[in-house]
Formats: sequence, C-alpha cells, structure tokens
Amino acid sequence: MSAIRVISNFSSKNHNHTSCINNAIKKAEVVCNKRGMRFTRLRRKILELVWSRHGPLGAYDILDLMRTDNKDVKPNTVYRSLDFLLEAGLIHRLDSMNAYMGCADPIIRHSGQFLICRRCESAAEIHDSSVEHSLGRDAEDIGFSVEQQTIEVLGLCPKCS
Amino acid sequence: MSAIRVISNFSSKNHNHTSCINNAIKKAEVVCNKRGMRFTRLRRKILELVWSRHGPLGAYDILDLMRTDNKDVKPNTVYRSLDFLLEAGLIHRLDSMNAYMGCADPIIRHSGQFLICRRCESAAEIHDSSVEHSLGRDAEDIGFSVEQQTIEVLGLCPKCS
DNA sequence: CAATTGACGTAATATGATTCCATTTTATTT
DNA sequence: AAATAAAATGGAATCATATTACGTCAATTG
Repeated sequence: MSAIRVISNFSSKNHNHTSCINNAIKKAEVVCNKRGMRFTRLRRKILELVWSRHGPLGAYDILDLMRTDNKDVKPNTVYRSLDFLLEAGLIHRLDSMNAYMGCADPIIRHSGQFLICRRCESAAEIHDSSVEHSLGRDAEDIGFSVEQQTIEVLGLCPKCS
Repeated sequence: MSAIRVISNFSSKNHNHTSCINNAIKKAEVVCNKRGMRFTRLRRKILELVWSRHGPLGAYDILDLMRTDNKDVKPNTVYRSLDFLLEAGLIHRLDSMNAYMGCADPIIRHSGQFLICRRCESAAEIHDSSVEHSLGRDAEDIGFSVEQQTIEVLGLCPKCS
C-alpha cells in the first residue's frame, strides 16, 4: 500500500535519452501553449540543457554549456530562463544542491520529491502522497498553513550502492 | 494516530527566551562533554547567536552580530564554528534558506523536519516518523539507500496566517 | 503603424561559502 | 615546568551562486 508514484526514475541501461529530451520539449510546448506562455528559442535551448542529464545541473554548468560555441552568455540570461521554467513547472530546483532538474510531468503543478545520488549525482523524482498528507496533517496540528514542500533525500542510487 | 513530535514550536506569548538559550547552551555542554568535543568560547558565542531567534539565521547575519563591538570577524571564523555545531548536531542547516537554526534536542542525532514561516521567518522543528518511514520505503522500492533527508515546509505560521 | 509590453544583452554587484597559510591556544609527553 | 604535538582561530583572497539596473530589440495590441 505504498502511495508512491515514480515520476522519473534513475535511468536504465537501454534508455534512449534523445527521445527522452524530445518528449520533455514536446510537453513543454503543450504546457506553454495551453497557458499562453512564450516558449522562446532561448528557453527551449536551456530546457534541453537541463535535460542533458538525469540529475540536477547547476546554473553555471548550464552557462558553460551555453558558451561552447564562442558565444558569451551572462548569468542572468540563464537565471531568467530558469525562473521562467520554474514558474511554468517545467523544471524543479533542488535546494540542497543549488541545482535544477527537468520535470517529466509538468502538466500538473507540484513540488517535487527527490532521491539524489551523492555519488553519480543523478536523481529520481517521486511523488508519495502519504508524505505530503502527513506533513499537511502535522502542519494543521500546529496551525501552520502549507504553501510549498521541499523533500530531498540524499543517498546512493541502485547502481552506486 | 499522528506520529508527530514537536521538537521546537513557534514561540508563544509568555516565552522566556533567556532561559531558552541557557537551556540550549547547557545541553550543548552535556553533548560535547559526553563526546569529547571542545565547546570553546567562540563556539558557545556563535551557538548563542544562532539561538537569538526562533528561526533560521544566515551565516552573514551571525557575522554581523559578532562584529557589533568594534571587533572584525571573518566569514570563515563563523563557518568553521557552524560546521562544528552542525557535526555536533547542535544546529541544523535549512537548505531552502541558506540558514542555520538551533536544535532543541541535540542528544539524539537526526535530520530535522521544519515548518518555516515565510512572513516572520520563524520556524518550528518537528519529527514525524511516518514521513521518514514513507520515504524510506519509497527508497527501498527503487533500490536507493538513504543517508540524509531534507524536509522543509514553507508557509505561514499560526500568528501570520 | 504607433504604442506598449515582454524578452534578451551587458555590466556590475550582492550574497553565501571555501581555501590557504600563519598564529595562537590547548592538550600531551617528557 | 618545558618541549612537543594537535586543535582552534585569525587574516586575506577567492570561488560559487544569484540579483539588480539599464538599454535595446522583438512581438503583440490598439
């Protein structure tokens, strides 16, 4: 009776990452269209870079990736797009790592719950409603009204442990 | 059947904060003695400053408090003591705020679970074992081995909501 | 097509944290 | 008590992360 839903798992051997990125981009287009948000070339590019790994990526990592082809890019350019993508629910921020990660299920807005491997730095996103509910109940007991939850579990992924 | 334990609540009207700090210092002495750790004057001072609020305090806030009486203090001085206090389990770090908060129950080492008020920036520490267990079970399902949990809930405290 | 709004470019700066090396303090050994 | 070793602290510089202010250009609206 585990209430867990795995939103994006640690990637397996036969994982096709190109289709994985394409999938994310396609969903992003849908989400932005539906909400009248502009999914510009820059934002698309940065979302692609966030999705280049199955784990959190720092803003300055993205900046470096942007700079490959002799074009200089400034931090705020990256942060602006990250902010947009966060607001659109297309990526999550992992506070414990100062890093960002694509969301595989951006249709319904949600705070992410993450299992993060400290060795290979990949991460899985899950949603366990019982965690959310327990914390909600605890908050209620105390008279606290919840707005956002940060749930990040650090450890070792199946491959690394 | 809520498994919640409130470690430090949002402070009430008739809260005696001086005794609250003294209490924390006394516990710190006990903990350090028991483990053969050195609770120096600097570390004590910084723990007192962390306890000056019932909520998270940034490292540079502490730095500013240290500087009051025409004595210059450098960041690494503060960070070193914070690292010591973290390792001793005397304080917690709130990743979502880049801030530090005293732990009212340092005898047993634990990751904290926090309710943080975004308005008055106070925080309560709780421990809901069902949250810990649910996440543990989820991790097990996936084959992930847990080392540390970051649980931080943002919202409004009873007074502010 | 003029006006307005949103997106992006550029530079500077703020905020949080660490590294390296020298000096001082505390504990241990003789 | 003096010599030695280990731990803690001081000082300067630097790294890492993030934001602000301002100008320009492109897209949308009236």
